[in-house]
Amino acid sequence: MEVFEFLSDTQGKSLSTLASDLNQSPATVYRILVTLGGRGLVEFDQVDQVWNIGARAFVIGSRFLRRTSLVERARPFLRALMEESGETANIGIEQDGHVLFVSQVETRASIRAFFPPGTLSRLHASGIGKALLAEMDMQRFEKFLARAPLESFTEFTLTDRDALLEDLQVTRQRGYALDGEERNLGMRCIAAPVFDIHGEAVAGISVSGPTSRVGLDQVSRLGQSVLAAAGKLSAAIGGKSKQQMP
Amino acid sequence: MEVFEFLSDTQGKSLSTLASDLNQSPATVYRILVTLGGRGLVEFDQVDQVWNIGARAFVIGSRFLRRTSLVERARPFLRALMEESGETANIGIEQDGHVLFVSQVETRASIRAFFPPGTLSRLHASGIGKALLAEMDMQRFEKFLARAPLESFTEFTLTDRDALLEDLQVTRQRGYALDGEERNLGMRCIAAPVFDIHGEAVAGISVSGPTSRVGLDQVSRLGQSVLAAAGKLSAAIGGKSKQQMP
DNA sequence: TTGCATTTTTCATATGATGAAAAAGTCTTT
DNA sequence: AAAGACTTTTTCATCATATGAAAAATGCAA
Repeated sequence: MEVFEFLSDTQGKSLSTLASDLNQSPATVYRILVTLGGRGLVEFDQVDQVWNIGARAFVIGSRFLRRTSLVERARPFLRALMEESGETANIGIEQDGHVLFVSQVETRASIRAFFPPGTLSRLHASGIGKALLAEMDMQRFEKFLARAPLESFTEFTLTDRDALLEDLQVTRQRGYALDGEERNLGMRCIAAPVFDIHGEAVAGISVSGPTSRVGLDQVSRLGQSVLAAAGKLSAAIGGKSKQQMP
Repeated sequence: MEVFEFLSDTQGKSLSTLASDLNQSPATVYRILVTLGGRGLVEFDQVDQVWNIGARAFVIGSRFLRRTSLVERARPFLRALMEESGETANIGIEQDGHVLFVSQVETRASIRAFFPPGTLSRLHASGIGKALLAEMDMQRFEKFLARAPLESFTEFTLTDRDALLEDLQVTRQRGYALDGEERNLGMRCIAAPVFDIHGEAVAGISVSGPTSRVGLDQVSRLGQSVLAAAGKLSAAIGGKSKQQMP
């Protein structure tokens, strides 16, 4: 199991590299790989003599998205958002202090942001992440903070607790979050939370694109679009934000 | 491991149901689930008291698609194909006698075919499947046949070996495959193979839609579009069909 | 409160995971 | 072709842990 997970983080490695990295005997790792291979969870690349994640893992993992209809229902809204904004539209959820990107509708523009499904990105340095953080109660937020330091990705990343809290306050008032080159230089992302029937923010919707197209003068316009799309999806799943709760 | 895989096939089950289905003691299954749960590979739904595939499995499985750049490179072609045809464009690969759908670009049309990533469908009753079968040598084809009977899904499904062979012959001559309500009544799918640098058919591209829009009079037109898109993707990855091999 | 079903924990035993070592395979150099 | 180095695969004895039975805990309905 450890081999399986390690392999997913650092794919395309030989048996001896894996054994060395995992500090386990090659014989053990070999047998695990062969067992996993027999089930299709990993695959051996004969050409390069390396091991990779297998198709069966993809099939199994895909089942994760089928537990709710959220992603399926989100797709028309994501498409409309992509078309309205001209940028790639994403939906992501919170997972262990990270945003997990689960689905995208890509723009046709030649320079585009793309986070393939399965991408993990730190909450504090992500539009969707901050939209979700802004909806957390302080207890949960403190728990998030205690998990790991606020890692710096660019000069713009918010690594100070108070700076982050202030940003989240602005996010709540504004209704949408802005990742202004905090994760990747030259990229901006605007996101809003999606609420379920309990008033919980269960996902975030965003548009992301290069700073050349998503200038600061575009943020407000795109923010309204994202907010509207997130609101429509929330409504579509019978959701409402806490302000609308009785 | 067996629990993990079983859970992906039949999600949302309670501990005792799983234990009964797997013919294992509840204690064993419980501990396996708890171990898998600790790693995020499965998750317990407190509300319904059932176990589901977890986010970590999705993350790991997603790595399967990152082994090659095929899917990423295919997306622009899929998008163009969707826009040209007005139908949902898919890319799938062969996996253990099935088509594994790995990515889609959905149409906006109100009635649409959608096979979420991770969907498995029998080769012989699928456009992509038949496009790939048509490129197999007889040895591999016989191996495919020996694997399982040609299951019938609709009255149109090809369940006779000779009928299938004839269809594949037509597919080869024509360049594209047609699934004419063979998997789902009311649905048609047109597909063509994508070749790699070795001249191997490594994937299939298709458009699929309801018979109301994909009438028999549309098949030839759409076939040309699919064929062109598959050809472009093949060229983009340095691929060529066997006929083009020296 | 009682009874029943399900889940969770404990415990003794059996199974199989483990690493060392040997065997086999692969590649490069002479 | 032979030798050497390295990697992978198989064998084997040992021990760690997976297993199921049983007990304890929890949850739900009457």
